[in-house]
Amino acid sequence: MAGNGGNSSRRPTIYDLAQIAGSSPSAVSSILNGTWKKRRISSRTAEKVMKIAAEQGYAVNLQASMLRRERSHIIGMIVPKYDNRYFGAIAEKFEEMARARDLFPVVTCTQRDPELEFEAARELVSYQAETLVVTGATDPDRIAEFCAAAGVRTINLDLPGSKAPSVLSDNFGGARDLTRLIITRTKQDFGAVPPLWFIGGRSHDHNTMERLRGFRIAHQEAGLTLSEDRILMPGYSPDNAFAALEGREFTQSCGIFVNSTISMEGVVRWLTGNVAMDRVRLGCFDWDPFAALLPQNVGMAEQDVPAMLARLFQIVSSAEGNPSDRIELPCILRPLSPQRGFI
Amino acid sequence: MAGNGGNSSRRPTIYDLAQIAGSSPSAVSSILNGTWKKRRISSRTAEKVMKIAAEQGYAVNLQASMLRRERSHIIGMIVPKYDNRYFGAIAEKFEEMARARDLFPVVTCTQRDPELEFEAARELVSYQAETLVVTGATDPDRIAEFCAAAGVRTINLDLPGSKAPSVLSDNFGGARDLTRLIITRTKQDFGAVPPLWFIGGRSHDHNTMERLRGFRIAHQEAGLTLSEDRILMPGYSPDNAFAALEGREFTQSCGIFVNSTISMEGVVRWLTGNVAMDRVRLGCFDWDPFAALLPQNVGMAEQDVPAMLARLFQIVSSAEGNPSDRIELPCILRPLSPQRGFI
DNA sequence: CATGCACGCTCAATCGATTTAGCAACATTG
DNA sequence: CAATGTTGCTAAATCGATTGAGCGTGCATG
Repeated sequence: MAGNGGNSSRRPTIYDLAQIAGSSPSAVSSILNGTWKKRRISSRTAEKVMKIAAEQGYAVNLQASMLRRERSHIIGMIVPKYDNRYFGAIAEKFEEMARARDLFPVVTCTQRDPELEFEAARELVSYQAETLVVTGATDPDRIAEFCAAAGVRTINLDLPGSKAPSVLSDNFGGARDLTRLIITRTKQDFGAVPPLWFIGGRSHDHNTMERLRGFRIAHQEAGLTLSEDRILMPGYSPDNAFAALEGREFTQSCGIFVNSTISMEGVVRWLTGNVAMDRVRLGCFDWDPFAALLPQNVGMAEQDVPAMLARLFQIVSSAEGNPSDRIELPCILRPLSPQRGFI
Repeated sequence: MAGNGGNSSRRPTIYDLAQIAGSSPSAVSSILNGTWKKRRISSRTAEKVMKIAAEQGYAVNLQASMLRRERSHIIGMIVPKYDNRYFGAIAEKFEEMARARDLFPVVTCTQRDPELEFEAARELVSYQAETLVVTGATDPDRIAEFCAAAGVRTINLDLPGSKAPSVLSDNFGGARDLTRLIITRTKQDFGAVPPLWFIGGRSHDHNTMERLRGFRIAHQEAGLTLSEDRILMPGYSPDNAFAALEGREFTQSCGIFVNSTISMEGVVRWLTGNVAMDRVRLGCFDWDPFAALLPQNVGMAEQDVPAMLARLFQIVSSAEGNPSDRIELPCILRPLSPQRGFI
């Protein structure tokens, strides 16, 4: 039966509780924040106050508490989107691990908009976040610089920057392995292997460039010359991938490297209406359980989110992370067999 | 070139800026929060202070600001998971719409854990959130009661409660329509239609009950007797759905109503190893673009997230929402054709 | 009986920004 | 020249919780 007993609708403060308990605000404060034994408050008083606090529906005002204390325990994260499993897993795991360390996670989604990324970072700094994790940001260095001036630590995740330590996937290795797999399967199923298509991502994006590098190397290894006009980097949205494919002809059997599940949506939508499906083999960077069931999908490169966040929190906990640190973690290649049965 | 010019590493405050500018903290405060014209500060002073603030990398301390002001502009949301498109879309749209209304959204993910749901709510109240949106909570009324005592408005989303206005889908109608579709397609493809399976969700969960009601009605309409042992409600995780199916035999052609995409993952994983796939037709509550490509999938009931959030923010903006309000919005039925080609 | 100490508490300053009240200087008006 | 108004600012209280310093009481000890 929580309730403030019919008096004002304002939230009760320690002063209200002190008055009701016939005690002092400082006693009430220490009782409610657990330091009362250290301050030699009797358990009789403590119990009385805690009972009253519960009756009044008291909840500490963290605004006031944090203003006075030196630490906020807030750890912020900006994340581009929640529309795929990769970022969903990052956000979820981040919150879980932050809580496990008695930190208060605040995650905010910035829609891949550079301005919003910066504004959100500024907001989190104003909120007294002690650490800011910058995930997949367009311009992480701008944010790192601003945060450094404000005395807030930043760590880059997914996309690296040069002004704060970065934790990311081995995009090169993951893409190379995935490309190898696509080539092998295409050869296996069709005999001949024309150069693969590369679809999705942005040409100034570090991860896209690294994946493209892995893609090239795997072509070289296989003795294939890749054709530059099959490299399409229109951004990450399904619509962009779809649009980039409009008007193209897939006349022969071929393999496609899809750079993110979100681009995959557009690719599949386009292919659905345009190509004989049995003449295509796909591989996709990032993991999605349903995308894995597409029979044309020969494999996915899953980024190791738990490992990435484990490293991230190692940096958070440790004294220092060097701005030049760049930690790359291997991807998990998930080959998919055509016999998986759900066709 | 933000930076505090080599002096202490502490964040600069309005007092620091005032000292540098040879002005007073109150002038600095009003200049930085935009009320300076009203307070008749000269533009000469204002420009000087703003220049210094930029140089020093000043960012307002919202903890202090909000403590003093009456309003925090924070709107909190708790959400169970980020592992599916439905909740991902909710979180994303919520943040977008909150920002458009000059509110500061704080979303936190509670893993379908009732204790965590309550703790997160308590934390958001302590953060002085003015409104709390309780999404898909196990026990929304407990949270609503606590928040009411603390003077914080709550609105339920997705799962209804009795102590705060609720915005949700017409789960009954959506499930009825989806069941009709599954029955039709099963009949069309196989001739005979045995009672459908119902898989996923929790038996005490309002939405699951409503969907089951729609499921029953559609059976009645079609003159089918449904069999209770085909109703499996082991929760929402893929593993639970998988486990619930273990040991069962799907001897004849059949249709399956899957209660959420997340359960769908488990169902599909199980079916993949166990049943002749061409003897199954599925329908799934909630939308997922890749799940939509499964050839056995005859349709999905998409919840209308933009409409739900539009209604939600209507309540947020309006003076009052009645605790007994329960707004149900129609789902969008997305029938899928077997000719969609991606087989 | 004076001294010391443990106990159980209270006082008051403090965190950083906001805001009401008001002051000093100057200009304008009657 | 006095009264009044305008301009451009400052002083100080305030939001709610925290915390170092300190106070009064009771009991044990020498």
